[in-house]
Amino acid sequence: MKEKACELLNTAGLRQTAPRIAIVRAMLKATAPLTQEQIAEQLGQTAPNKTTIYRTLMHLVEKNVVHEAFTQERSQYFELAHHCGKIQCHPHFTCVRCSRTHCLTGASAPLVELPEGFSMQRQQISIEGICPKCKN
Amino acid sequence: MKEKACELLNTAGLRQTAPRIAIVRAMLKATAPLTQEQIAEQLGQTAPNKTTIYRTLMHLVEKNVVHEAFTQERSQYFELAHHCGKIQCHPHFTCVRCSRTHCLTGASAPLVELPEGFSMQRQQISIEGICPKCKN
DNA sequence: AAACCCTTGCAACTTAGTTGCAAATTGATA
DNA sequence: TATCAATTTGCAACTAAGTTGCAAGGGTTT
Repeated sequence: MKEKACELLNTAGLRQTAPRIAIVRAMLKATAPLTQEQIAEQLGQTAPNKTTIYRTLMHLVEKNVVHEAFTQERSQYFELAHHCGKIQCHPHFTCVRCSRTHCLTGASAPLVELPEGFSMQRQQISIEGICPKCKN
Repeated sequence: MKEKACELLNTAGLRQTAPRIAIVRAMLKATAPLTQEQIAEQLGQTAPNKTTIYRTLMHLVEKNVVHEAFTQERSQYFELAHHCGKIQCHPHFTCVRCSRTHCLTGASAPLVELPEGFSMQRQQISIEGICPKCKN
């Protein structure tokens, strides 16, 4: 059996090239959504060019392998979609002190009841506050 | 009684200057969060310089008169905070077709139950889907 | 009226994302 | 396996939106 990263690329119908495998691996390793730059950092020396990261992400989003988790301070955060419900993923918690983001995979939230005529494709919850580490 | 805009600036302890009053008026008139640029557009010829809009918003955010509703496509959207709960405002709905945003002031949502050790300062819900106008 | 502080606008800068284009790589085919 | 077409990559240049520095302007207080 091929490794997970290849598998994901495969099901998305994308060629398995070195840069793409690296990018997907980085996202698999992550415990919270990443920005394009964070992906690059994570990969260090061997990171593909930022254009490649950008375009790979766009492809993966298009194929629903990845989705944009949220946007903050003018940068977009991406995460793999494989553990998410079609409409709603888990809530994201960002600490206002250390500004680290946590995926609240345990917490569940009901979908908002929309007014007549609206239909929902996606619901996202973002929470700001103080994380346990920064408590005191 | 002074007009609402002046009143808001006053309670925030900010001088009532022409640019500021214009900005707050624009936000009072709005039915959905606005970007800095949208505020400028709204005010047309008489709009203050974008730096002024920026700094006025920062002041207002600091004083909790305005808050950032969400960030999308690298631009920030602001709205007056005067009808919002301290922690949670109404959910925001953005149509994927016309990309207009609606404030779902009617819809209410419970606060997410956080894991032990986390404390919440703010919760925001953003929804994507099709609005009634774009339905067909 | 003088001194002070706040506010404004301009211009320059930053950041993160995005696009155009030519070179390199891949996979399919002969 | 050599060749070819199509896809993918990297570089460099560009864009959009926000942000900062600085000097000029205006109001408030003494």
